[in-house]
Amino acid sequence: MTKIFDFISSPNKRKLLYLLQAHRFTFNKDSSLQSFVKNENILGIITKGYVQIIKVDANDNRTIIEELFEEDIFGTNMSSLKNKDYDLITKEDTEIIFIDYDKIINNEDNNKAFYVQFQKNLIEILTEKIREKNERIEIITQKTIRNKLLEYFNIASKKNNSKFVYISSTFTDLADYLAIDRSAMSRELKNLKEEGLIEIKGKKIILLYNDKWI
Amino acid sequence: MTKIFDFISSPNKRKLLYLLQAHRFTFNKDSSLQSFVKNENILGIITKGYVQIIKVDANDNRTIIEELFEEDIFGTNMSSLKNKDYDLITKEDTEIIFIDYDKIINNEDNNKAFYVQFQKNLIEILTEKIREKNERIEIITQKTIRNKLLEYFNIASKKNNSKFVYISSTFTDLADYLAIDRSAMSRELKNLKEEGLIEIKGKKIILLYNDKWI
DNA sequence: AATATATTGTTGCAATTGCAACGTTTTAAA
DNA sequence: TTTAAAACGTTGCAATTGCAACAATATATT
Repeated sequence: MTKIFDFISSPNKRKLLYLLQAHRFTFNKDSSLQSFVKNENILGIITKGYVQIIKVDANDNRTIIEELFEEDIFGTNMSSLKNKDYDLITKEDTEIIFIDYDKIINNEDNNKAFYVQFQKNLIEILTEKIREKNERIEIITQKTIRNKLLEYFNIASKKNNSKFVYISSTFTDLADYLAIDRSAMSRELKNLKEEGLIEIKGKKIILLYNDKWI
Repeated sequence: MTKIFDFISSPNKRKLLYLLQAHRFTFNKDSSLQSFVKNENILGIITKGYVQIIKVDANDNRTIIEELFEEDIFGTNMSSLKNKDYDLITKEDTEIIFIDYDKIINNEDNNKAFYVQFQKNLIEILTEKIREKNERIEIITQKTIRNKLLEYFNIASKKNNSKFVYISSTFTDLADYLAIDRSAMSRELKNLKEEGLIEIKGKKIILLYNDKWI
């Protein structure tokens, strides 16, 4: 997975951040960054911590749009963050570098090798983000909870080339990701277990239905 | 909306395409490009025509992942097109320029101004694609058909700053986009009409519930 | 270690939804 | 212009789902 500063040396990284007039900020856990990024057109780079981009709809339902860990990036542009329905919430103490998006696009000093490298890394990361979002769309366009789960399992097992699927956080979060009711998901997982298609050991799910792994 | 050759003159465009060893191909309507792009790592630029990226699942359900018109781009990288479940289908006679993705990322001649401009355009387009995908995710994460429709209407009306929402293709395609059954959508649209929330005139939907427009 | 908080499993029930099957209308092709 | 194909509207019905509520674990905090 490409990171935003890959192939850029520490001295060049400093020069780059100076060139782009980057600013570093720190936030306590459970802070909202909405007022901070509102009306701005910025690229953020998480240097430490964990942040969620969420959407709160009229009924107060919160959808996790994206999760951001160390070295992840986000853009007010790409996440509709200028919209008031969106918010950035730090789930841990977090450090973020902010860069004015226009500085990236319209930099005059753009012939520097590290600047070109930065743009390349950005392209790679954006491409990867699109791939991830396509993946989620594939999954949640499935019509039944069962098919959503199976699609999710298939993608995850292909990724790791294994019949084991590990739930990275909680089943509650998984239900969120799949855009289904948690209890209904729990019920369907039980069905899949009873039909002998899967086995669940804590956060590890074992796929028993795929010929490839039997 | 940024296009891939924005701010690049025709002569420079020619130079750029030569530099990137681009190849132009033409395809008849209703062709599958799967075998063509399989195992490749390419960026495609539609110069003429209309193409759909679709996914066919185990039950033969087809999901439209993306629609591509003139000057749109696609990448085997970002669309999991290397996966056999995905396909590119031309819906009209189509002309496509193919560029080896690695040539874009690892070009040695990368200090040329038009090359930098190309990368900037690419970043803008990718950013826009992410925004679009986030939008669709917001919509289809809604739990009921009614809420999916209303969310779709809200986003569309905000975009055009108007109480009119125009269905660009067909209601069948809209149901696809929203990942719901067409007849069930039809039923819910009828309910919305009967409750006086909307009015439908052909492909034009009039929103009657939003204070902003009344 | 004790307490508070979050996660998980479960289930009844009402509401929503997909599906299938029509006939009708519109659009495209021959 | 005639014919074929696609899109649309409708509805009964069975299946799926969300919701609410609760107890039981597990995790985090003091």
